[in-house]
Amino acid sequence: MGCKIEEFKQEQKRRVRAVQDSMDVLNGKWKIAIVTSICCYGKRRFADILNDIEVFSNRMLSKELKELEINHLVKRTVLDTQPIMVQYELTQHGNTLQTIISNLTDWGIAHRKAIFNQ
Amino acid sequence: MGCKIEEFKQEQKRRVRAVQDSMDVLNGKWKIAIVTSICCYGKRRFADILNDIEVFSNRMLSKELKELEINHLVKRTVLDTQPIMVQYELTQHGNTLQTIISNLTDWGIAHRKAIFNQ
DNA sequence: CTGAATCCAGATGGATACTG
DNA sequence: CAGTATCCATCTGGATTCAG
Repeated sequence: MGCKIEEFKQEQKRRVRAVQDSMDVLNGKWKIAIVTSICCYGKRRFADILNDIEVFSNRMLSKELKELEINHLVKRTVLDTQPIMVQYELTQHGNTLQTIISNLTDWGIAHRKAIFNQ
Repeated sequence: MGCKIEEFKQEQKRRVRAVQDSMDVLNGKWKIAIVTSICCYGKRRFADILNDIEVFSNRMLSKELKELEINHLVKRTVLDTQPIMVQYELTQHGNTLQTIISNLTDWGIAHRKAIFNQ
């Protein structure tokens, strides 16, 4: 019996860890906006993304893009132009983010309603 | 035409904001673990939650619970015992978190696979 | 154009001690 | 038991400047 409870706790831990993984990927003030920007246009350059999102710095964009790349969600391509341009697009795996973002959007809308209408 | 693009951009902004709302609610290292703990048992006391989650302080638990309460996700009940005990449970709205957490769990598991198996 | 480097203020969160 | 208060180290992220 105690063993079952232990198994249950382990399973819970695994699940909490999985959610944390998702949150880690999506965290950072700007990640979702960045993904949305890239996703809208299919391919998007550094300066374009910077323009799509108001009030944020290239330092942050650089950092967040790097994290997205490490997580294999975004593919980075250097274009052979002068000066150099860099193009970002979602990987196949990155595209699966759309579902989760859509879920979060729906919940966010419902949440706002629940808070202000009750 | 320019107008349609403007509308599109506005809609995008609304959607990004909705996701951010969700993220705000779920953010903080411990919120998901707390919700999971309460959700597992239906009702849960302060000290119990503190015990369910390893390595974190009552200061944080207090803070996160307060935020969850402000967002109407958790209901706080003071029990008339000596010494006082406090019980936390999910509200009806709080229960809708289960779906979103489940989605995030699934994506987290898939993400881990995608990163390590490719 | 695409970043990296530096500086710096403010937020975050752990440890500890204390209160009703 | 259920928090609150304080101290303090670390992290975060904006502004600005510089480089390939």
